Amino acid sequence: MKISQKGLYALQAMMMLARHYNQGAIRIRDVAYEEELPEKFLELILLELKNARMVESVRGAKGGYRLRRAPSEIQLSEIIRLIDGPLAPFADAEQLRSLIHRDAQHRALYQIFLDVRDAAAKILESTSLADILNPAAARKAKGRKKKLSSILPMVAHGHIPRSEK
Amino acid sequence: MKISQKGLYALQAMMMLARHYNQGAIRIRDVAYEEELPEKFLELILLELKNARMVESVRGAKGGYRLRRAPSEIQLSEIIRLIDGPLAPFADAEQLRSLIHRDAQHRALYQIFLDVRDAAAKILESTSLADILNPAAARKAKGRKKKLSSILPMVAHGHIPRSEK
DNA sequence: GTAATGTCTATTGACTAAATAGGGATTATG
DNA sequence: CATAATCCCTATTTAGTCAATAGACATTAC
Repeated sequence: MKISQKGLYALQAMMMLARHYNQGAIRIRDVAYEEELPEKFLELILLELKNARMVESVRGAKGGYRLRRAPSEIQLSEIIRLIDGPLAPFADAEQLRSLIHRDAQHRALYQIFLDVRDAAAKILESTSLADILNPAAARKAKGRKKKLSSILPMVAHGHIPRSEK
Repeated sequence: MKISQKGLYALQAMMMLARHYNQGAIRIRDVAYEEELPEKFLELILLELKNARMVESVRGAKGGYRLRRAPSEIQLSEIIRLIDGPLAPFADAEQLRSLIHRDAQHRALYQIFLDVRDAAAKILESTSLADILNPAAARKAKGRKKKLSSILPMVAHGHIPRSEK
């Protein structure tokens, strides 16, 4: 799975709407301004999120967008699947399972792809918008145990990240 | 990270060369035939793998390609990074770490991306070509404990995989 | 009625992915 | 040394995708 620029914009927009949850409808322009996103492009993205019933719109003057569910009930996986497709690094989970059955020669390879997908799904399906809102609120995702890396405080450290390609 | 068709071809070609390890140089044509890959396209891929020093070539008549290291010493992550870039779903690990430092607003989101990358890296860096060769040989990857899903025997089961988008 | 908003379709330009083409360089072999 | 077999390298093609923009239309608050 690759998250495109558009996918990132969608996640940012949803985070913004989550921050302003229960403040009524938010105008496209305000989302674009606060998240520094191209307004017309964002328009298309919100339309797509609306058709997927993750947000709802209010038309006309004083119109805008709001989340259809509470931030804690919207998983990152939903948004990513909508905009960027399946979480698997190749094909999708169903096709991979089929290939694992049919293609003896490459079975083990496809199984690795599926393992990678499952690892990504485990993280993205257990993380909600509420989980990534500022300021660092306690994680509320169901079934999330250990795996604290995401909420460790950011300490200033002299760590030089090694380059990855 | 998204694995392209080209990336899959590269993995297949490397698996084929691993199967024929220590059988001398294998012709492009034979790799293409055995793995059913487009020959001219495969040629470009093998050239790239050669420049990355993962395989070596023998030129002229009786020429061909062979692995430069034993199959157990070539990780899937190497091949994927070469052909398809960083393992992270967005940007690369170094950029993500930088964003986590600089962008307080989206810190938690980027941390999730990094978690996903780390999960993929853990799998792909600990799996070698030897690990996915047929027929199901015991895994030899260093540091690989538990996580047996990839080597469980394929039993015929009536399981209907749920669709993922 | 008018201004403010979301809705929808089309279009653009740049880039990438997948594949093909073809001549050049190198080497084994008779 | 001639020839065939093979890898080497650059260019080209075709189709598709990504990111963004444009503009007319529909709906609603006031």
